[in-house]
Amino acid sequence: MLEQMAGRSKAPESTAAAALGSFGRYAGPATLILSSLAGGSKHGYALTKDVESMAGVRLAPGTLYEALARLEGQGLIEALASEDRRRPYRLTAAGAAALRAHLDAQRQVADEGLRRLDAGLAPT
Amino acid sequence: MLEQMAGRSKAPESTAAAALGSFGRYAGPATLILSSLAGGSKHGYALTKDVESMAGVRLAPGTLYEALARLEGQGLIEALASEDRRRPYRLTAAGAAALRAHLDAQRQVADEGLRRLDAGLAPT
DNA sequence: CAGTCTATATCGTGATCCGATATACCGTCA
DNA sequence: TGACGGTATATCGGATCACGATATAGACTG
Repeated sequence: MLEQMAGRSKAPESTAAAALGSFGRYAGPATLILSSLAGGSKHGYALTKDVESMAGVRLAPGTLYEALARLEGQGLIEALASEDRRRPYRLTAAGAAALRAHLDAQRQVADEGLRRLDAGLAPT
Repeated sequence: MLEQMAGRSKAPESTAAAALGSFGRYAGPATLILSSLAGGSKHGYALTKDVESMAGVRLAPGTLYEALARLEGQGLIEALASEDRRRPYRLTAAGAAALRAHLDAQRQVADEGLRRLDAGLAPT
């Protein structure tokens, strides 16, 4: 039924709503990656698995590693000393703050949308 | 501080989580547009204004009209008889269902992310 | 030793977002 | 009435981004 959609935003204000669309265009993989890292440092592959169980989303390898590179470049995550062949990443303070702002804004929009859906059971 | 991120998903399961990334790649403008239309039929420009006050996001004209065309093609919204020079759109039943599933999934992920942020006040 | 899972990386293609630009109607205020 | 700003839609080009395919390789299991 639903096979295509996208959701992001700009951030003009200073409150939580200002965070929508903060990461890249409309934030997607990045939100999932940061949310996963909020639960502890992980390397890419483990991240994929965690995101999949957390959100039911399978991040393609290209999406994953490109997003990681971007996020690191933005200072939202940082690479840790690689153990084996794994390259673990950690959420930075800036990343945590950005994630919180983004999730707050996202939740507000989701709540408003659901409120409208429940209210307008009659189309206008 | 936060200048780029993206967040979307695939939809493998059958529950609410399956809706993440249902519209287009990672849903952004589409989520905002559908959420706005959930509050009543509107034409493009009014939609822009509503989204801006609702989410603090200013949709670029290109983004707006291209997203509207896509959503109509997917049957998630439908065009109404144009009055003046305005082209109002209405949320379809399929659009409402898709939006609800997407917002439910989005809220779940947001809640989990915030939970992790609040829990792990010590980085791992 | 074949197969599967873990693990990272890159490339090309397509999707999509955005700003600029164009057009045009409308109301208002000088 | 004529300049200006707000309303309203549309399209194009460039840039960003997501995705699947592909490549490589170590580890474990049978």
